[in-house]
Amino acid sequence: MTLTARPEGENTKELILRTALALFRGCGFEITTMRDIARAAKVATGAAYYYFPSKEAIVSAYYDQVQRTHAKKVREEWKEKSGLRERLGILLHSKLEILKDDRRFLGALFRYTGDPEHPLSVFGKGTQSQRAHSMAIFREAIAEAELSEEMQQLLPSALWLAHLGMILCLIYDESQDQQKTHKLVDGVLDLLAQAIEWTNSAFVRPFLQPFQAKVLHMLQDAGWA
Amino acid sequence: MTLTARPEGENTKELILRTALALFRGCGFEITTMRDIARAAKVATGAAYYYFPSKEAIVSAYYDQVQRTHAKKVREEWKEKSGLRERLGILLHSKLEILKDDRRFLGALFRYTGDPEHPLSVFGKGTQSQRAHSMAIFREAIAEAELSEEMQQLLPSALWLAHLGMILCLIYDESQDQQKTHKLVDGVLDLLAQAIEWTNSAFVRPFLQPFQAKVLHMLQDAGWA
DNA sequence: GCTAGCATTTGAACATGTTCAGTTCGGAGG
DNA sequence: CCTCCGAACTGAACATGTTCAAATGCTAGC
Repeated sequence: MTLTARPEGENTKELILRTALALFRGCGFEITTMRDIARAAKVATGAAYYYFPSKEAIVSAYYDQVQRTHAKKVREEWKEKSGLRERLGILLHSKLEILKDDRRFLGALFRYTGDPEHPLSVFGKGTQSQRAHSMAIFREAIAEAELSEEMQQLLPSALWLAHLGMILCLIYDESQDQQKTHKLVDGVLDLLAQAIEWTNSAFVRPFLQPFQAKVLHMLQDAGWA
Repeated sequence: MTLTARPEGENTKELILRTALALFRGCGFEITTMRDIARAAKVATGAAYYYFPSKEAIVSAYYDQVQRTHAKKVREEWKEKSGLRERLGILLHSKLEILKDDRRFLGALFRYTGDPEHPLSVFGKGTQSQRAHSMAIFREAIAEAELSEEMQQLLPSALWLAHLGMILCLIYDESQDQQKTHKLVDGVLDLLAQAIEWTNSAFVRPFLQPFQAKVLHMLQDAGWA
């Protein structure tokens, strides 16, 4: 009497996921019906719900997959690259690259942003571990850089949040190859690099340090750091 | 043969809106059914759709109302207050005050954030005029302050965006009387005031001006300013 | 090989947002 | 006062996400 997860289970799950994503990509998230997905995957409607608690959960599973792929890819590309600016550039641009064909349904990730109770809310309890994984990569990206205590504390969360903004920007970006978003990423990173340089300069630090300290204290107060 | 909008129409619309909000406040947005609303307002289900294109549109109408109330209130409270810091404080805290009892359904405003096509998307075409109205108040708030060209260009949009974040924060804020959000607002405003002081100081401006210029240029490039 | 038990799968039923073909009715035009 | 048009409203029908009781069929243990 052992709990045996049968292998064909994973296959079916995989099949449903792949089928759903293909349809989402082709017709959009709204238009595609759970019945469409089931029919295309040649299973009953209920089967999809055996593996995914909701339609949005399919997109969430996709995003988990993206994050694993992305982490692997980035850690590979990072070998021997040590500058913070360059590492973050690789991190963010490769994420855009991975997501670029999925803008039609990526927005589903944000559907429950305004609902703290929902298990799929970007900021909610239910996505805590995904957030942690995502922030971990940012922490790795900046690990070897020379940063003030405050920056080390703040940057991972700040970058994670900014990167959510980037994804939203990507979704709205109709420019050729989403250059607009790529450019914006580079622009922001340049400014960040500049700002970090300042905080490390003996000349400017005396002014910026108390500023940083205030920011950190404020966010700790709010339970965000 | 004139197109006569009958007065009882507005009454019914008002009734449906009020009834819906009462239910949303009491039971939450998800739980409350369009049939519940119609029943409570003693009209047919279809009546609600005669006045509001969707359930979320009811919340959107509520928010329009909030914005009008808020604008009036703030312009009143602003009389004789001229400091940027204080004016923004009044603006934001009074908004929190107005919204504080409606956190249960406020999140519905963000439901279509990830869908550029949706008429109710916060960043979409369909809400352009609401955005314009909202930004106008921020523009008024800072109108009399001494600000660099760049700040004048950037602040209204930036503040509007930050204020969206504030609302999201409010929704997630479970602290007593939402002090957490209020404190955060004050903290951020203090930092902003500090930053503005710097950009106006002959000593620091030479460093910050090119920084600001880059930010402005970047956002103009992205079509955001 | 047999069987019990559980993972897997089914498809009809359900809940709820939304649509729509009609019905009602107030008032403008005669 | 009558007629007619269109605003206001009705409620049944529809679409689709989701649930669930029942069916199926592996596989572990014998």
